Amino acid sequence: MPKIGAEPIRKAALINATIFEVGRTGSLDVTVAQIARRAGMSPALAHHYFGSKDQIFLAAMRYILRVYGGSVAERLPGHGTRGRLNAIIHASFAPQNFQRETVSAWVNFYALALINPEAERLLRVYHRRLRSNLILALRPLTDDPARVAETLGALIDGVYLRTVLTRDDVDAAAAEKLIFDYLDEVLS
Amino acid sequence: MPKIGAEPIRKAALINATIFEVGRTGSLDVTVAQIARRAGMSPALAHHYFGSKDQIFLAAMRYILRVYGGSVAERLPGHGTRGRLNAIIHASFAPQNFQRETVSAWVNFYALALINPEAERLLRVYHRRLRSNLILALRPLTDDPARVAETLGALIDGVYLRTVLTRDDVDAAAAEKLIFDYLDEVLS
DNA sequence: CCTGTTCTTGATTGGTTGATCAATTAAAGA
DNA sequence: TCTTTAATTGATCAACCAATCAAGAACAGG
Repeated sequence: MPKIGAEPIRKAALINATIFEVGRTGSLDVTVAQIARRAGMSPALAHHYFGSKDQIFLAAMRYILRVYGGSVAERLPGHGTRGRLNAIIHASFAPQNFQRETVSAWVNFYALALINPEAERLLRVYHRRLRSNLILALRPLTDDPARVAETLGALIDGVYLRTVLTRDDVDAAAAEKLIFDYLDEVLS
Repeated sequence: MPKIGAEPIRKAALINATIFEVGRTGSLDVTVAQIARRAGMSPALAHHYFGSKDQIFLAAMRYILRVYGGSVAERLPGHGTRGRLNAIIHASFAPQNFQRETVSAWVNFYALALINPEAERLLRVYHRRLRSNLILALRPLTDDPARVAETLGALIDGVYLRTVLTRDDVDAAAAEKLIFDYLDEVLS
C-alpha cells in the first residue's frame, strides 16, 4: 500500500476527520486516535504527518478559514451597486456555515484563539480580510465605510453566534434579513 | 476545623476557583484537582459538594450570568430618555467583563452550550432576559422595538467577541462608541 | 458523655491519552 | 538487483484524571 505521494492525501483526510469529529462531539476534546481512526489510519501516522495534536487542529482551522475565504471570493464581485456587499453577506450565511461540523469548529476555534497564539493570529487574519473586503464594498455606498464595516462585521459575527447557539431551528434567512435591514437603515 | 455550615462557603470558593482556573488556562480543560487545590481543599471534597465536574462548571456559569444580570439591574432604570438603554450597554462593556477570567469563562461557556443542554438552557435564559430588557428600553424610542432589540443584542455580542478575541489592547470605550453610533443612526 | 451528623481527606481504581520507536512493507532510482 | 526513501503500524510508556470509598476528625444536641 505505501505508494509515494500519500502525504497530501493523508493530511487532507486527517483535516476532514478532525472537523468531523469536532463537529460530532461539539468540542476540541477529541483524541488523536479518534481522528486517525475516522481518517482510516493509525494514530501513529497522524503524529508522523502533523507532529502534534495542536498542529492538526491548526491545520483544520486554516482549512475552515480558507473555505470561508474561497466562498466569499467566488461570489465576488457580484451584480449591482450592492453586489460586493450582498456577496459577502450571502457567503457568511451560506448553508455550509450552519452545518453542525462548521458551527462547532468555529465556536471551538474561537476558544482556541484564547490560548493558542497561532490560532489567534489566524483569526486576526480572517478579521482583517473581511474588514478590508467590507470597506471596499462600502466605499461607494457611504461616507464612512470604515465605521460601517466595523459595525457590519461585528453584526455578522453576533447574528451568526446567536443563531447557532440559541436556536433549535436555524433560520439563516432571518439572520440575513436582519443584516440587510440594518444596511437599509444605515445606507441611504 | 469541620464547622457546620461549610457547604455554601466551600461551594463559593470552588466556583471562584473554577472561574480563576478557566481564566488562567483559557479553556475548560482544567482538572477537578486544580480547582480544588486553588480553593484550598481536596478533590474529593469538590466531588462531595458538586457531584461531578460538569456540575461545577454549570454552577460557575450560573454565577457569571447572575453577576452580569446583577450588574445590569443595579444600573437600571438610569436617567433620561435613553437611561435604560445606556444602563444595559454600559453594563455589557463594564471593565469586569474584560477581565481575563470573565472573557475566558464566556467564550468557553459558549462552546459548552454546544454540548451541554443545561448550559444551552442557561444561555437561552440570558438571551431572553437581555432581549426583553432591550425591548422595554427601546419602546419609547422606536416604532419597532423588537427588531432593533434583536439587532442591538447581536451587535453587543459581536462587538464584545471581536474586542476580546482580536485586540491586544482592549478598548471598551471604542466598543461602546460603536454601539452608540449605531443607536444614533437607527433611533430618531 | 454520648450519639448522630457534617466535614474532610488519603488512598485507590479503572480508564484514557499524547507521543515515541523499532520494525515492516513497498515503491523509486541506479 | 541493490539501495535508499517514504509509508505505515503495533506495541508501549509515562502521565493524568474523574470518581469512589472507607475512615477519621470535629461539632451540636440531648
